Amino acid sequence: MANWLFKTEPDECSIDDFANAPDTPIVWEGVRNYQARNMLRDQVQKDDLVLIYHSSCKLIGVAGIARVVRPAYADPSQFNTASVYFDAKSSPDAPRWVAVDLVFVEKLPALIPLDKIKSSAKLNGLPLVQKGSRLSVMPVTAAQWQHILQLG
DNA sequence: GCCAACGTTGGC
DNA sequence: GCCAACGTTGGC
Repeated sequence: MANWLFKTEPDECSIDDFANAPDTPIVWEGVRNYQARNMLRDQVQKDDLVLIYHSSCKLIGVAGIARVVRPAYADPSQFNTASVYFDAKSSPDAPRWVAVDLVFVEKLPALIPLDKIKSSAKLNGLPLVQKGSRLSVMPVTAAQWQHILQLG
């Protein structure tokens, strides 16, 4: 079992969307980066735990935890012409992108801000804080996981 | 809204 | 397969 950090813009999908529907799986769709996709497709497994990270917003940081309930399958949004994630170059025969399903685990009592994560020497190796890294799906080691949550 | 950094595309 | 141009990400 592995741990992950997924980025999301809270305007699109926030930890509150999870918290408001604790029994409903949320389709994690719209990953359109090959490196992130490869991890989603090849490594993310059922029951893995995921830090939900809010980006491009006022309060940037880790907001809560979710759990994988369904591993990678063809992302339906790539075939949906009405979706912003529609990809004309993908076909049902050879889907290019994958989605996973997540369910709510918890909302952190207080969001763990990015600057705290940045200033923790023990988290230097986290792709999130590495210069130029734009991965929206990244692995988190057990030690990093603990350190992040300890900041809260 | 700026912009640095990275990713993708497409002509050659 | 190089690389310039363009697009995207995401913190600030």
